[in-house]
Amino acid sequence: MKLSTKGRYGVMAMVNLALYDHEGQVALKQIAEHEGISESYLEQLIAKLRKAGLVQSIRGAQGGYKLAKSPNEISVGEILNALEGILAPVQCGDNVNCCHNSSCKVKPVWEKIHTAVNDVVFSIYLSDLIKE
Amino acid sequence: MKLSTKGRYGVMAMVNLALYDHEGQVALKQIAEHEGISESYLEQLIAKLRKAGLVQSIRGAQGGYKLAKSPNEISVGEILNALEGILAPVQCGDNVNCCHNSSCKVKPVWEKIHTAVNDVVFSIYLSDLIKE
DNA sequence: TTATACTTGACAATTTTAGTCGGAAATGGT
DNA sequence: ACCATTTCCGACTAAAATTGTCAAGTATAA
Repeated sequence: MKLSTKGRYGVMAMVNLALYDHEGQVALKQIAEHEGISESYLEQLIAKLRKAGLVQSIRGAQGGYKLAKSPNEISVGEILNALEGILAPVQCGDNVNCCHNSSCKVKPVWEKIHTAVNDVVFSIYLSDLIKE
Repeated sequence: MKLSTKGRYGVMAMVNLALYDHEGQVALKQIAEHEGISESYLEQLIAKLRKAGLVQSIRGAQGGYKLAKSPNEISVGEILNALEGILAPVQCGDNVNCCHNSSCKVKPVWEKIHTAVNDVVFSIYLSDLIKE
């Protein structure tokens, strides 16, 4: 039940972008330095965020990244989903052995956890995190 | 944010034990067969559950395992904690890089997730899962 | 005393994580 | 036109965690 650095770094980077949103685009190098993350690694992560439509890139010299939407339109849930995939603790039903004799008595537990996590992350927006 | 098989198998095994609680101890082999889990692997998991005081072992021929407490005294949270450790998505503060320039603006997010997950798992007891 | 079952510890294949690296393409400034 | 800067893309890799397997030993009931 741990979050990988993908999700953690991703949210950190997005908060960073939100903080400097008014200044136009920010170079990846800046973010990497600000947050103490490897630039090469962050590249992979931000590529996913771009494909998910959360950030916008400006190529070339003096280029960089900026939020694709307003901070109050980007939830932490979107960020985490883009980087970590579905946040369910167990994906029952695939080829995952989750119910034999216990005949899926446990499935509702995983669903409740999933719902609880989603309720939290999709109700927190970047704008909530950068205020004060 | 996935649960490993440790936690999943552990809860399944405990539900199994709860189902057959009235029949006295159940052999590990039975549980492994019922749930489709490797017996050798389950051995490791149930050892942790025993050390956490959740199951009780009866050695010798016709031996096996049984719940150490009543099903309504054992929560899913206890089981998961015994097998997966703390369920926090991020453990900020260690040597984990979680806040630099974003100066821990994200920390409350991880805490809320942790709280939400705990609220769920510590409010569900084995007795809830085996009824009906 | 023997079969059953728990206990321990070492080992190992596979997958995931957490990056690294090199180069190509785009763009603004000189 | 050139050059420094920066994004973009794909392949590669070391380390760690996961998910087991296996062998040998210990305890106990029948």
